[in-house]
Amino acid sequence: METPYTDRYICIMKFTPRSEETRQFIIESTAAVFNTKGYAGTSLSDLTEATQLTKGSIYGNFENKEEVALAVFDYTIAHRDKIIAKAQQKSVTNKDKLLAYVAIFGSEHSGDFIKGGCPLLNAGTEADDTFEPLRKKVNKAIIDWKKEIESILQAGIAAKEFNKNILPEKTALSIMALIEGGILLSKTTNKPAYLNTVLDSVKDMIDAISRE
Amino acid sequence: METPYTDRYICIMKFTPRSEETRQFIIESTAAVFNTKGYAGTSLSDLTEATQLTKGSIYGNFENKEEVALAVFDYTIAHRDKIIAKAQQKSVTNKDKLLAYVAIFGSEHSGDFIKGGCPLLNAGTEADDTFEPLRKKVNKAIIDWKKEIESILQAGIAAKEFNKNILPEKTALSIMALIEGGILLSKTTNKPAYLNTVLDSVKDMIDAISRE
DNA sequence: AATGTTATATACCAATCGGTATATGAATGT
DNA sequence: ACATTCATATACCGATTGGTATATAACATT
Repeated sequence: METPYTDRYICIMKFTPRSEETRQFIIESTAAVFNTKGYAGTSLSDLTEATQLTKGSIYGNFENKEEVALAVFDYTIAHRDKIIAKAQQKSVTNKDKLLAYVAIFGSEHSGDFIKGGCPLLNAGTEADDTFEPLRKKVNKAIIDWKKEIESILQAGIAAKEFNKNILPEKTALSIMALIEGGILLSKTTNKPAYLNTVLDSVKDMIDAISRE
Repeated sequence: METPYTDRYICIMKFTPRSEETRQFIIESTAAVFNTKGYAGTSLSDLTEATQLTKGSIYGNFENKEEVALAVFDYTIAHRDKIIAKAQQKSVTNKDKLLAYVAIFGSEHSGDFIKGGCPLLNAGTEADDTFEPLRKKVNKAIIDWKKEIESILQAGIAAKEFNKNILPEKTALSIMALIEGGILLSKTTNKPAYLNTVLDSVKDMIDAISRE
């Protein structure tokens, strides 16, 4: 006699333990810690302090510190994606979609993101030589972002918003570099204005590729 | 009866111990470690391993790990400054001086720098929230670099190499952001070509401000 | 109400952390 | 040749690291 459950259903049961909320709680309450102190700089006691849980509770939901860090990075990127999507859904033209980046990353919106600055910058610089699984995740996030900008540029070319001679990859990479570099300069000098100045160059770049 | 030594001479003796070479040796042999693993990620045993010296020897020349890290950062920046100065001394025009940056930071010259990538990027991202003395040093290095580029731009305006309407601060910050952002993108994706593409945008920017 | 299950907490572990007190050995001055 | 100075090495320290085995308590099932 067959069971009424499909394999798939059983699978879902198996991976939906009651502690799923706790897992999420741990991720959300430690995201800011990892993003400010970095992976190496964040200790287990930082995690117990931030969550007010015990080590046993954390290790009941994660295999080790590394798994927490990786899950936290996913969460931080998802959070970032939401902010971007929300800002862009108001945009009608492709140019507006690009300009949404300028608006989002401006210093006055810094409070919207997880504390500690851009996770691409933070995790990227730390992971590139020392934490390959995280580096791979950052790599994917960067490639995804690049593709998204390139899509906007190509759609804009098709819609005759942008000059057809522009190079989408080069433009996308340059916009991304300006934003990330601008964040670095403003954070380390404690001068939010520096980021806004660099973002103004991004705006110039967007204007320059727009058909006149 | 007076001693034949002046106060100044005595002072020099006092601060020129035999171990000055060892101190320098420690700095030079641990620079790459700090630049790749970061401050939090570098342990005392990393330092003894890199130097093949003992803990006692290191602590005989530095007060603590922090002092080693700060001295290493100074050394790394000095090394960077030398590379830049050397590349620029061949330049005759101010435009060439700016283009020297494009050449230096190109992927084919990455071997010239201390291993681990740009110290401004590495130390900057780690220090901004957790290591104020280092953050101050990174801050100074960034401000100095900014001033240097601004000087070149202003000299170029005076020499009628650059358009007189350009904004030196904005241009300097944007060039710096492109370079640092480009390094981040290429390092985390393992695609050196990304940096070269972004550097090409720097070149475009330099061409754009040049008088035609 | 009793039982089995599962999530969290407690208590403990070896290893490593940054750092120091002391011993040793090499060069220097007399 | 001897004493002194000074740099490096040895040996040790308490605290903290990441991690685990076990106990406990909450929940669900019957």
